[in-house]
Amino acid sequence: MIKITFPDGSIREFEKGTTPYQIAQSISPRLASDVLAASVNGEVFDLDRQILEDSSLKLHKWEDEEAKKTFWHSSSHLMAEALQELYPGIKFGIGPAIDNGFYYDVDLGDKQIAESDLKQIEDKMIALAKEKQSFVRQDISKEKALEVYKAKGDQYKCELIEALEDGTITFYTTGSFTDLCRGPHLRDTSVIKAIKLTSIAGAYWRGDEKNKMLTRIYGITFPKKSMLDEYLVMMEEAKKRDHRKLGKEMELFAFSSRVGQGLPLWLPKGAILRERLEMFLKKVQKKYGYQQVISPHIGQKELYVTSGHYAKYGKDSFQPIHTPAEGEEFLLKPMNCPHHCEIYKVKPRSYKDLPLRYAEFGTVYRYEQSGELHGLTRVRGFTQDDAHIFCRPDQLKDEFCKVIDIVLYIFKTLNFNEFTAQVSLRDPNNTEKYIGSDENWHKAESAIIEAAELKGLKTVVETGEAAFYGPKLDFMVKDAIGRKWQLGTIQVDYNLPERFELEYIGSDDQKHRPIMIHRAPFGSMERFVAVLLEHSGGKFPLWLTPEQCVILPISEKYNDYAKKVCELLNNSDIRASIDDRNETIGKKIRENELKRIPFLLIVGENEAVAEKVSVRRQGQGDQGQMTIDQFAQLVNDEVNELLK
RNA sequence: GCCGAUGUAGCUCAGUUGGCCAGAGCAGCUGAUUUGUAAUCAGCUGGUCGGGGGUUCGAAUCCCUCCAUCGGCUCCA
Repeated sequence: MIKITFPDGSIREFEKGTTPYQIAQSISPRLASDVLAASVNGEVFDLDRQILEDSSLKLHKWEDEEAKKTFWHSSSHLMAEALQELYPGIKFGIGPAIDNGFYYDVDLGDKQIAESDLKQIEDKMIALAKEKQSFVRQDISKEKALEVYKAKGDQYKCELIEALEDGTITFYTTGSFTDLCRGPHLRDTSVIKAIKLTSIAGAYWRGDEKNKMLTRIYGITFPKKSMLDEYLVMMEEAKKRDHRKLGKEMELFAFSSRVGQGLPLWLPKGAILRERLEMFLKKVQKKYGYQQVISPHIGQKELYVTSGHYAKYGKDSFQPIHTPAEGEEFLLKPMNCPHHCEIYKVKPRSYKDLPLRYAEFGTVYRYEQSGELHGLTRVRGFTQDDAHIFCRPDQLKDEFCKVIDIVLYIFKTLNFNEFTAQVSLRDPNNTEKYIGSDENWHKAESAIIEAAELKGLKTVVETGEAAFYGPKLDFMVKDAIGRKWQLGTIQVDYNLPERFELEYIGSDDQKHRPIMIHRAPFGSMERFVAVLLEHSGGKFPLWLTPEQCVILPISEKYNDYAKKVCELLNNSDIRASIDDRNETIGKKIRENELKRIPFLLIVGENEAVAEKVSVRRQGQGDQGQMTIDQFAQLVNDEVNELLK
């Protein structure tokens, strides 16, 4: 007999070799039919795999991440089986579960697969699922496994097996399809009721662009048809919040192929939005002791040779600008730090001067690969809310913590509740990708980790995600359809101070090297606006929105009064305009509501006589009449409250 | 950059077994109306069907190429 401990702490005894499925059945048949996977001592098991020792057990239903992952992983096998039947001779790469569904990478040889073929594959999958095929696990020796795939001529699986240790290799078979796989899997295919293959894409084998490109087919499945429908509706809704769509609709920004891809044009309303964000951050930074500086958009090539950026990115960047004079070469500024280093160097610095905090909304240009450009989130010309802090070693931790405070304050003010703080470290197996001594890297990495801990940040650590000159603390948020983007970033840098030979005179009268912190709480204005748009659905807070208030005269007879109201409000720093089109009041209300204007002021005979306005709040309808002063007060109070 | 897809008026979209002058709604303009809390009515304007080349008696529709966009991959100082 073995003892099984359940999540509630209760313990029951079962025969040795009992399966999670049998245990579920012993609790209730209903549970047994709902359960999809089980964690045994923390390891996810097939439901039919025998438990051989005293264990803790958690049964996973659909709601659990483990169940979904198992479900989707099994679905990828089901898709592979369908593909194998439809495209004989096909070779398989890997087919994992992902956050929302699964994919399988396949090599179709000289055949091709198009989006229009997906329906046929779905149908085949449904037919196979209905056959209630079991997932059968089988241990296999490395030698035997290699033999199987060599016979098939499947070099991908052979490569995977080569990397595995003998004795740990398992195959799973469903129907006619056998796959190298660690598992775990569903009991059988019959629980897969709803299937949608979502897209088809190229993906390099093992994620290396030197390798062959395989065909990746993405899909998602559910145990109920209604769940798939819900999911598809949700995705449609999310697409409505896409910043590219909203930005166009709300006339915030635009692109022109004549200007060039990845080079956004900010329209008047977008410019106001940006300006508001900049003022907001400038105000915060002033409080934290930052000084604004301004540097040019180009710099001599030598500047970037000194910084190390030229060696690292020179070939893959916008190429140098040549002048009529011989031998002059300038680069479009890809980052602001070298310029700020030169600002530091304009005069000798004392330990008493530090920390120095130089901030600049600096526009930079980077040659991103054409296929990577994406709305405002990935562009070739963008403005960083950059700053560089030059400090002494004893000030580092405190300075770093203060930057974290700024980032958290901004996120809080703008209601970004769902973000991940990511500690991005260098890849210890690939140190030649980075510059600087091991000692400095170690110091920088531990400084970040300590500061994050001190601030009680819950972090995830990603190795290999550091910048080439230093580790980072990155603040990641998701867009409307779940893609992750880096917004705020804070980086500790020992390297640039060395390369630029930055110095300060210490209290000991000796020269010392300052440490540099690079930081951009928004990341870039472009990306931040994009994410803000998707999070808010375009309904910006009152202090930020480009148009706070539109005055709607009931008829042209009241245009003059509307003008007077508008002037008074503008004088009170309220962004108001008049909709004096010759349209019915109903239509003007409708259209301005749809434009997400926070306040609509209706003025007609009653208001003109009483010197009042009728206030309508976005989404809340008629709020009654008040005087112009009362309204101005209301708006300004709310703006100040939000910015407190 | 790579794989796949898409590109028709300012916007959203219809129109392809190749064939009358390429359509609609919204927006815009003109006129009527002078409006009280989510769409007033009528008329008009607007497109070298992404650019270029080719096949054909004839191309928005078929082929090639370039550009841009979309979904991924790789990359992201």
